[in-house]
Amino acid sequence: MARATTTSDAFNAVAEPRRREILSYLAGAERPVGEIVAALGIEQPSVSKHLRVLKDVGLVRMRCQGRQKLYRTNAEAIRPMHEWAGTFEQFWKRTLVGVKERAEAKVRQKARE
Amino acid sequence: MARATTTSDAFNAVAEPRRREILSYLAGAERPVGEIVAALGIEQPSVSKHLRVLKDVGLVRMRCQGRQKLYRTNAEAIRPMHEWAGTFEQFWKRTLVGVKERAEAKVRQKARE
DNA sequence: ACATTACATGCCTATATCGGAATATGTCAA
DNA sequence: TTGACATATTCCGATATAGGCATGTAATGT
Repeated sequence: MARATTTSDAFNAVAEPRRREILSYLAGAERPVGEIVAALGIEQPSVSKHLRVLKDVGLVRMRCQGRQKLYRTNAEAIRPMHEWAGTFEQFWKRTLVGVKERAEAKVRQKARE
Repeated sequence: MARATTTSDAFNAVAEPRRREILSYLAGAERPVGEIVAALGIEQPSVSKHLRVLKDVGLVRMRCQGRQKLYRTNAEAIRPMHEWAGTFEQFWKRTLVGVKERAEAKVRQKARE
């Protein structure tokens, strides 16, 4: 078998660095394809393909305006990923607390010497 | 050109559903490979390969104990992804606020009719 | 030393890209 | 209608998987 399709879910779509750039660029602001091409310095066909993938998984929304197509990031679709990563927050926080505690114990140890 | 390697960064490594399962399973608890195989019902060679990818990008840590190898999720490595997704939080919150406001405006509109 | 246990790795195949170049589609303007 | 402009799609080649199977390797027990 081969790798999962990029259109299977947001996690796969976002694995591509260029697509993350596009998402950031389109966050909070609607923009035509041409501007994305100019701003990010990516070939136009390439941008169109990335936008297609992003649209298929719902990470961007599109609206036609004359001969332009305005894209914008659909932040809502990023939320599940944020939440998934967030389930690990307790563990990295715990680790940091552990590090801090061990450091402090070391200081106390030194003081006793 | 082909797709980016899964070993290039955490985003690519996490794009694989099985690997996300493994990460969740190994969060907060060290476990030998055999237990992962049994718990998740994945072929042993497959688990080993996924663990290799996860280890290469620092998403898991490994420790030898006799003939067993104990793996555990390194939550710290998931943090950057949480933060990246978090940069969009303001936008989905804004959207929700907008939805709420529009809904309320509609209610007021109805009341005036 | 030998068998067993616990993993890791190598090989193979089918497939899903990603980028580049060329081309197709769709919209507006004169 | 013809042409220009804005995007999308197709075809191509190179490559990176993911899974299945067989095998290699390291540590332990007898």
